[in-house]
Amino acid sequence: MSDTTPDTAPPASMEEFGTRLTQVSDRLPKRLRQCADFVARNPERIAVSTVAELAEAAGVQPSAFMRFCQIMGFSGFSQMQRLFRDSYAQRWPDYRTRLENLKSAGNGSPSALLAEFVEAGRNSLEKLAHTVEAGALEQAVEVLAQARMIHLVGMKRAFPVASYLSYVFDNMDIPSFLHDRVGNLDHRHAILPGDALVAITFAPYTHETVELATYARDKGCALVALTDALNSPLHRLGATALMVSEVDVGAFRALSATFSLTVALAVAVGTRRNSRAN
Amino acid sequence: MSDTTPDTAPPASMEEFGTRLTQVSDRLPKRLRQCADFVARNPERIAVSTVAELAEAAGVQPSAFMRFCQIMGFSGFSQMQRLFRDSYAQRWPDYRTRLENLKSAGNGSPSALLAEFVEAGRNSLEKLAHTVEAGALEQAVEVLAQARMIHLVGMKRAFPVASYLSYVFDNMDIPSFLHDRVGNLDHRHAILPGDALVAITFAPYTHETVELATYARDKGCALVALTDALNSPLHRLGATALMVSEVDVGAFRALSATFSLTVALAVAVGTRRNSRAN
DNA sequence: GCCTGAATAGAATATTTGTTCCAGCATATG
DNA sequence: CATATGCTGGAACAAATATTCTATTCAGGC
Repeated sequence: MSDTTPDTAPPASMEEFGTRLTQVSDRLPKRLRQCADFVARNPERIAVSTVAELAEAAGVQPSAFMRFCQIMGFSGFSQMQRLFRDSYAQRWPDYRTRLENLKSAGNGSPSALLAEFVEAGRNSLEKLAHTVEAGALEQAVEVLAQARMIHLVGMKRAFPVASYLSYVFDNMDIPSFLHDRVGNLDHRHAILPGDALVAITFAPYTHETVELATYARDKGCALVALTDALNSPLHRLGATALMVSEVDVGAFRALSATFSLTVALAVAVGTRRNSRAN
Repeated sequence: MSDTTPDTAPPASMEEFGTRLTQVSDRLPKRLRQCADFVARNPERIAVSTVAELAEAAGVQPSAFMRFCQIMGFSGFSQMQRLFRDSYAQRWPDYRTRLENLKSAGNGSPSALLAEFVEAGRNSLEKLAHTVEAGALEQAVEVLAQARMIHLVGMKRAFPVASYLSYVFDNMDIPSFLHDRVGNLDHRHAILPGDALVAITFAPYTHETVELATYARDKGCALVALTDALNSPLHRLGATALMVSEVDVGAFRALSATFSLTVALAVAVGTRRNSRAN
């Protein structure tokens, strides 16, 4: 075993990290123990702080913190930080290589394609847990629970989402109105004060959806948006926005995460409305 | 106003950031717009990545990303990152334990429900990879690739799936016919020999869907089924069946896995048809 | 109370990372 | 078509940050 070989391999996951932490933290000198305690208490800060900041917060010198990292099995602080950063948003989609993979590996084999979309779905779901803020979700539920009637609008790729919401609301005896533009009919005059509108649109944003949302806003209706990015036009309208961005495979996106969010929203609204009714 | 004074004060919160982003993102040159779009879609990465990483992921040069930061009102990337790091630290506390805690607590909060459905979605996707047979998928793709026209039928919970397929096929210039029963009109006579029908139904199976599938079978059409169990009535009709069962949360099921399968199927069909056409 | 080993603090160094600058290129304008 | 304006890419520079080194302190054994 050469000089540079570490005693143990570095933890590869948060679980391993936790295991190792409990293992070593008993036989640790004073300062190193301070580090261990601090990290155990504030794991969230590792990803976004510098050694100097963490050392000060833990009440030790930067060099002590470095030693702690090495005792944990890492080569240094940077390696340890990488673990924490990666675990924050596990395996980001690398669009460029993903696209290449799709072209080379996905030479037309449907199973390979399915595997891609399954993985994209899992990544999207993981991301969903990070991007949806509890506060916004809570507010959306409250708004929809109080609405006299819930209007739904979504075109193109968003239409399945709108129609699904319509289905679930219907099953829960919640009054809803799906603006599906059948026959190119415009039912905007059904939107009355006291109602709420759920507008669903993803980039490139459908003009009709945004337009209807604007109308509803002007009518004094509450607005809930299901959209995919911070710069969605629905944000400008002051909507309570829930963000869900799907990981794409090539030029295509599934709706896996969107539907998880959608059903959660619907069920939460239904539960709250029913508990109010009694 | 001196040279170093920025045009506007830097955004002090995520809300302000979003507002400013929508304000500027309309009149932005190509590369800067790439930055804006990327940031809008992946805000969670800002806190834990370097400019170089973000720039590469967005497909621009680091210097372009810097210019974007300045246009957003920050002095540079570091200042912008600080905003995201701070908001990250606030959100983290419930991150690691969010899934387990909220689920076990079952306190009925919307976030808890979302966590449940996220978990259910992940499990469904995992199952999907095992339950869908490569042979059946391959056959389904082949059948649909050869069809003159693809008919789609799905009611109630399955309707979003059918309408989504319709959307994707349309985008790929594949002739398709969504049997949506608008106006209670029955378009079964549009189903002609040489066509194929994709029938989507889950337990309890919708009678109309099965009925239409039977009609199409009798007409000599190929049948592809998206269903949830071996004993689905569509199996009896000799359909090429793709099975996807969603994990349920209480009495409710999302459609996460179903949509991954659906888009994979659609893209595979589209790819094959187009390669034939050339 | 001195000696020996580990532990520590602080400074010095190396590396990474952010930031700026400028020349070339594209695009709009008269 | 010529000019001016602004955008872009890449490299050079500056700042920050991680990492290492060494003198000093501390704790325990003889």
